[in-house]
Amino acid sequence: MSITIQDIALKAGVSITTVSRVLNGKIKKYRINEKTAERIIRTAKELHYRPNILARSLRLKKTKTIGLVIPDISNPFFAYVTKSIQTTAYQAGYSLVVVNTDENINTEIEQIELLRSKGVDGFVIMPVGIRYDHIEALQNDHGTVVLLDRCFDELETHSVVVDNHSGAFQAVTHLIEKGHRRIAIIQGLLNTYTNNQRVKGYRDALQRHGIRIDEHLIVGKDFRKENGYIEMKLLLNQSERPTAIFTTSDLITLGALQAVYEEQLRIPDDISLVAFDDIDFAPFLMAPLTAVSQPKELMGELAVKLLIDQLKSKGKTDKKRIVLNPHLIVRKSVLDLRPESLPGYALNTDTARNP
Amino acid sequence: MSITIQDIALKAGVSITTVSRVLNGKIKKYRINEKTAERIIRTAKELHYRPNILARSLRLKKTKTIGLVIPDISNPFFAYVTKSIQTTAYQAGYSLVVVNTDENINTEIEQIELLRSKGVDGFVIMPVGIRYDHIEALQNDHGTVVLLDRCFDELETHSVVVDNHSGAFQAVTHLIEKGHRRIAIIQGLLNTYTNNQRVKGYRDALQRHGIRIDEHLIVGKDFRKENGYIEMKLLLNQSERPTAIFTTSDLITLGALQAVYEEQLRIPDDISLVAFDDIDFAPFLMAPLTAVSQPKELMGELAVKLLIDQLKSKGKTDKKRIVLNPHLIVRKSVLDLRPESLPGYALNTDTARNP
DNA sequence: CATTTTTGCGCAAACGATTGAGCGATTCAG
DNA sequence: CTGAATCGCTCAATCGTTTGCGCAAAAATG
Repeated sequence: MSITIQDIALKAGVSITTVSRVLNGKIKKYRINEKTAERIIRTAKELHYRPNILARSLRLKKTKTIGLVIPDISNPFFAYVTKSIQTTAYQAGYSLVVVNTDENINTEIEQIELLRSKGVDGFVIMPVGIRYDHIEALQNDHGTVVLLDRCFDELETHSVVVDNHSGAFQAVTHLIEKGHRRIAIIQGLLNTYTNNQRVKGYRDALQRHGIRIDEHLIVGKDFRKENGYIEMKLLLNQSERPTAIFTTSDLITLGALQAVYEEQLRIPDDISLVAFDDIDFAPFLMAPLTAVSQPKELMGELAVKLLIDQLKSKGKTDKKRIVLNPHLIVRKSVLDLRPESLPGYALNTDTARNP
Repeated sequence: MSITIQDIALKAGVSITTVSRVLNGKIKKYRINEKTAERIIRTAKELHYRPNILARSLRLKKTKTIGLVIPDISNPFFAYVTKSIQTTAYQAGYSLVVVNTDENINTEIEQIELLRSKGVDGFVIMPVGIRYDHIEALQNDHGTVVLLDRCFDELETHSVVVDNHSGAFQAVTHLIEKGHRRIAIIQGLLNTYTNNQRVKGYRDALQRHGIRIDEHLIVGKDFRKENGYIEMKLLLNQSERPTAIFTTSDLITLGALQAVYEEQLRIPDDISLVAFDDIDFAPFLMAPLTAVSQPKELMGELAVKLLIDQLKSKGKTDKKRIVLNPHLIVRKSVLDLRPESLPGYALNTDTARNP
């Protein structure tokens, strides 16, 4: 049986009240005799006392625990964010209950319900994004929430996001500046904040440069690897193949790469690629990957800090949306199609070069 | 204020005892009138009752929670394992409190202490590995533990590991078969189970082929990226550079790759590489990576199942060690140095080829 | 010496759930 | 119609903490 405050009280010859007070450092506040305090602390150590956090949490109505809702821990982007969340939370004295939703809205709803039952003090949620009523309900019931990576325009919550529009805009603009005109986008989960913004960034970049938007070049339906693979396969087998592809997440990129190499094509010679999400191995890929990098660690850290601020101020603070800037890292996965970059081919402009 | 069993009792005009029983499905066992039961269930729904798991756990002395101790969630290998653990646990009705130790033994000790305070029912631990007294103590205090990925020969625990020796042996044997003789290993954290086994696999493979072991070719000290980078830098600048490197974890590989390309060298032409841990992007690297693949998902799943079995049988089962087999995936990061593979260079054997 | 102040500590309620024991009311047997 | 069995439910203790209130003894004050 584990040691309780009671055991200490007995052994030290005081009441459990006094023990509790001493162990909580309320010695001055409750004017406990120094010697008594010392004796209690000693006995606690002797017995290897370990407070029962369940009991404490029940009494105090707080658990010093944050519920973290993630779509997919195995995705490197989320893994990094998670690590930074874990670290920041731990430093602030909070621990983490982690749940995985697999981008499934029903799982998300269930899991949030579970976390509420567990009495977590607050939530950091990277929502699936296609519905938000459960999150709204959570907030209305005094749940303290910070949305991360994805948020809802219709819903006022604390949130930390990246300027996806800007990231996509930068990526596509880069392609255009390198002379690409037929640019496809493999998008992620439809009707989500992140995806909408990225697609909009794509559209706006094209429009800005007066390029007609071809709806057949906007493909894809979720953030999984398989989506990247299938859509890339189809794109590569189109009669008029695009010269460049913009993939909107790291797993999509992974699937897309598989398709490209299966088709015996080379990046960037046969097809150019820009990805959203910079991955560790990006510089070492066959074609070092030009990618939009997000401040992963910062995102996690900010989310936790925002949550804890809120927890301390009892949720009375105004809902803030923090928008961070992604930036494009140019490597070598984009072919330069401009005439001036092709010595001896001064008039060759729009078509993909055959190596 | 959140709804309690009390509120339901009041509204339904019964005692909290009855409510509890109905809500726990003990209707028959305690002979509760069908209509009463129905009324209670209805009221519970109306009020959106959500059980307070803290209170329940306090009373029942179990939390339906597993503590997961990981060295580094952002490491893809651990991320995959974590995901599979999370999924398996959730299916079995358990949730996960996740802590990260950053490969720091003191953090590990602290965090395990915290998890004990939180009353988790069991532990899945991927220990740092340089000490095990705290884990032994945990077990002796009736803590239910499964060690994962790394274990201790001196300590009898349930554990799920990979045959690291075999993996390393396969990797190094492959190098030898391709004609390599000067093979270096960049090892991970010293005096840990995983590392010892991998280094031993390396040594045994060399010995088996009658190759003298050069202690200067056994370098490195931990599993981080920086270690891979630094050691690779040094190896590449040795007067008599090795022809092949065996990196013993994915982050080491990442750092090593950085060093190689910084030195303007190419894999496999200038240096060959075999890695422990297969990563998603391995096939798409400049030199598609020959690597030892571990059954990540299986490891996580087995660990949880083993833990839950134990939980059910109240820890009376014999301590099992499950050893899984890794396998080598041959890609293109190893140069074939054998004479017959070098048409026109029949006598060129041991030295690195200059491209 | 009588009163007030200070010191040092304990009582008991609360947090929300579970559960063995018990207790009236109804039903049944004889 | 009486005693036993069954039904349907409640009482109250318990899990381990925290904390407002209060109380006795010691010390300080006049």
